[in-house]
Amino acid sequence: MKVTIKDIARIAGVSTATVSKVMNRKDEHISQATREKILKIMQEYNYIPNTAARSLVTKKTKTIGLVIPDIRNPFFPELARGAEDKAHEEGYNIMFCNTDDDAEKEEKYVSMLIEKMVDGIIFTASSKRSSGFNYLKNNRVPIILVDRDIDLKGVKGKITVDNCKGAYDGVKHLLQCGYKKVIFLSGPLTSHPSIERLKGYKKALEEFHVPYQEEYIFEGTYQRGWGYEVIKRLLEKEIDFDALFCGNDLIAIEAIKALKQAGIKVPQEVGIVGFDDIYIAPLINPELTTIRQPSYEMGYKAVDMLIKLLEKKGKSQEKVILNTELIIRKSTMQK
Amino acid sequence: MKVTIKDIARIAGVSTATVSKVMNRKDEHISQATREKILKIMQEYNYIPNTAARSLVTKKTKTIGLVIPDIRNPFFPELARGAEDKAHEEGYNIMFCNTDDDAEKEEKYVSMLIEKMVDGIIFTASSKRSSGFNYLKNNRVPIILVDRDIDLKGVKGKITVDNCKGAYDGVKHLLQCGYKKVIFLSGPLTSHPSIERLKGYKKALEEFHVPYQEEYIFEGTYQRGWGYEVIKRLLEKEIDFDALFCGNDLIAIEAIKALKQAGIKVPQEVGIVGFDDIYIAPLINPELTTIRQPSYEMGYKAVDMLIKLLEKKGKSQEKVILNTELIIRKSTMQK
DNA sequence: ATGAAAGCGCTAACAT
DNA sequence: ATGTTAGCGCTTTCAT
Repeated sequence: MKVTIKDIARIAGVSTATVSKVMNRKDEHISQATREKILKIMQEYNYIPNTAARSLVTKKTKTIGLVIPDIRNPFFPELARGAEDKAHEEGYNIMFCNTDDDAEKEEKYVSMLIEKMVDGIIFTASSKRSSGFNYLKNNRVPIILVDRDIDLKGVKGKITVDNCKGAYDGVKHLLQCGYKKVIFLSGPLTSHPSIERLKGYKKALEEFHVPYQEEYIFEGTYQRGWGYEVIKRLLEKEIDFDALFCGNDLIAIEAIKALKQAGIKVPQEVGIVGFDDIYIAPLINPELTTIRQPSYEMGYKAVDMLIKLLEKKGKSQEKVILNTELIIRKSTMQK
Repeated sequence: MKVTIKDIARIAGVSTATVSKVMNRKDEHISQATREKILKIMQEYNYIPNTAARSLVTKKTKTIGLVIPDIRNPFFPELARGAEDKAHEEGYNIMFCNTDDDAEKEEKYVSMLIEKMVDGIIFTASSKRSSGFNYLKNNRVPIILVDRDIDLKGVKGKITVDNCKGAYDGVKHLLQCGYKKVIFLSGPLTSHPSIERLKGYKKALEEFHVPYQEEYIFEGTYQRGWGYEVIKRLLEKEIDFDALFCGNDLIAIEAIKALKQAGIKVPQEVGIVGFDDIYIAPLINPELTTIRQPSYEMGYKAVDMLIKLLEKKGKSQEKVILNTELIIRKSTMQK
């Protein structure tokens, strides 16, 4: 039989209110003797409070929703772990959902989470959304956006990275090395980070008086295989380039593979800069020069921000922009 | 204001019981007219049922706990995604926790999940546990073990892989290629899969009449960096070997890096077989020969098994052993 | 075909 | 310092 607060109260010879007070540490006015007695009995009977009952009255569940495109994209496990670590520190749990950047799934999952009464949501939203969400109409579940800086109802904070600066740093590095013809293997240009990176790319070009050429921009996906395929196509079409600035490290790694197969030397003939600095970046050959994103930190800070909001009842629309960092390794060289 | 079942009932001019029935599709005895009216009003007012209230009475939450060592280990995002996909198919959500294979954290997180009244738990348990869990005393939360085959109270099913056979296949392949001195760079030998793999390693050796040497077994961790370090040490000590069978692909990839730095050629001088077949395995140079584990499928099947158990109220202690597959690529060669 | 009412396990005024 | 009590929003028997 499941033991409830009533059982504990009965056994201890006190009221349920008293038990409730000691278990929630609202027990300044409870005598040490009763407190100890109750605690002891709770232990002894292995009492586990029923969260559903509690949530029903408090309207809090101590759980946070994490809505991301795909946990298999190596950027997100780091973020998820950061989020989970902070959540557990504060006594929260994390529920996670994969949307594949599909607006319909986003809609469905966010509403599922609201039904489950999560206290808040950490959301990496695709930018493709038609407009507002229906499910936000009657709801006040705070949302913290991570990675994507878009406008959405219910958003109470944003954690992003300066994608423009990151890209600028990467392309500038390429140009400083002496590479001249830099192709941008971008992620989907519907997503905010990619758009910002394109800006950074252009800015660096401008600064070095290199004319911007539309034909050097390739809009891709973060699907596996794209980086490899696009290089194959570039090579077939005999497009002339000597450097690649990539939308993420996976694209960069695939590009390196395709280039190697074609007998083209990295970094001697083509310099490559990735984005993210995933754990594998220093392990491949050549070690990948890339723009590091603080992905763990983004998850951690997002949860931190959310919980502060929840517990301080703050209403401020905070916006935090974290720094990227150029990590120079071996896929680029001074020419 | 939040709209509740009472509001809907009042507006529709029916009782809450009727509303409850139609929303739970227990409405065989409800007239089409009322059903439609209620549905329409629910829509119109954007009614979201309160799961806490529902769970309080039904004792079900439609959420599943996922307890894994570390989502950053590339084996787990696949598994997690498989689990999540199946869960969503069936209308469940997933709560996830990272234990770092620490028995204390496992204990804490599992009990948190039970408090939150998850309907069941998918658990990759470390083998280091003292014995039973306290929190299982008064609880009937079914647990499905994945990846690790150990004995634990409350376990209602297991999904594993034939690690012995997997290792056997890998080592046999190495031996067939003509490699003679195969070092096993194992994961922690406290964990069940590693123990099984050691068995498979020995079996293959025996079959090829290669004497087993304790000095060829290196027990490591799945922490980043270990594979690299251990090779450095091997090389310093001038230990003689011509093949590596690795506890996972990450170790293999790091080993390749260390070997390359020492000017040792893979696969010409040293043949390497990994384990898992993570997405990066075919992208590195040389492409990694490895033992594929159906990680996505393991997560998917675990949730499938759990939900079947939950909904059919079955009590069977099922055990499913999935197949591994030897994927031959370029880190091994016929000598 | 529909409704009345009890109760799930807990919290939070408010009393005492 | 402790207890009484009224819900929280829903489901579920049992009536009607």
